[in-house]
Amino acid sequence: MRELHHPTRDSISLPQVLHALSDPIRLCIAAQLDCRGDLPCGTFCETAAKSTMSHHFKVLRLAGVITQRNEGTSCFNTLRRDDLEARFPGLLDAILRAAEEL
Amino acid sequence: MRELHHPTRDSISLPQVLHALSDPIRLCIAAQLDCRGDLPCGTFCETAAKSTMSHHFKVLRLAGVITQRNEGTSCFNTLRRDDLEARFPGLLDAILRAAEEL
DNA sequence: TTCATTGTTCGATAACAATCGAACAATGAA
DNA sequence: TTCATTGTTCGATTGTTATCGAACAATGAA
Repeated sequence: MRELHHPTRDSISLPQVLHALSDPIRLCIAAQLDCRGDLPCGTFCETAAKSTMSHHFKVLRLAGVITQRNEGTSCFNTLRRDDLEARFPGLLDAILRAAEEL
Repeated sequence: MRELHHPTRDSISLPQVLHALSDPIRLCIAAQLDCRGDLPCGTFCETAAKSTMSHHFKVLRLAGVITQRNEGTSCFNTLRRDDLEARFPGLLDAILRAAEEL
């Protein structure tokens, strides 16, 4: 299985993070990871195709919002809280809090 | 001159706000309005065409990030701080603070 | 080995977004 | 009235994004 690329903390870009979280599906993924902890990709597929979800996870990963690690046949996702907090203090919390109001 | 539409405070949508601010030019516009106060559209045109800038201001307005008012031949822009703070507490500040680091 | 599970990748399509120049509209000054 | 200033709108182009289904890959269980 191929290595998954993750941006370093310092190379996380604000516009890219905002763009990643400006999609309702991806915002929902981040919110779920926030309140329920690490989860495999399959947990989220409601109505969208698997390939669609895979795409959204990739966007979040490349933007530096989540890390992904393969475990068996699953792919676990983790919010990069510490990295985001260090790079953009208060940003993730503000967005997740705002996302609750939906 | 046509009436400019502005969304009500309650109808401001988080994904739309994040999308509006995920563009570097629009993020820069918001940052300038934040630190320099209300400014006419013309203040910002660096390299982009007038029509391009006009488009970006419209995106910010329709997302609820700014208000626009015509004064003479100019169009003044104002950050909707209070509305954004009421709807999404801490969000705008966090984004603007993060944007300084560029 | 065979099969089910879980994701990823690929190719296609359709929708959306950024950009530009040209034409237009509104204002205010000469 | 005429002109310069300031923006907006329109149409076109180019590029990006979201979405799907089909094919593929990796793992682990039977």
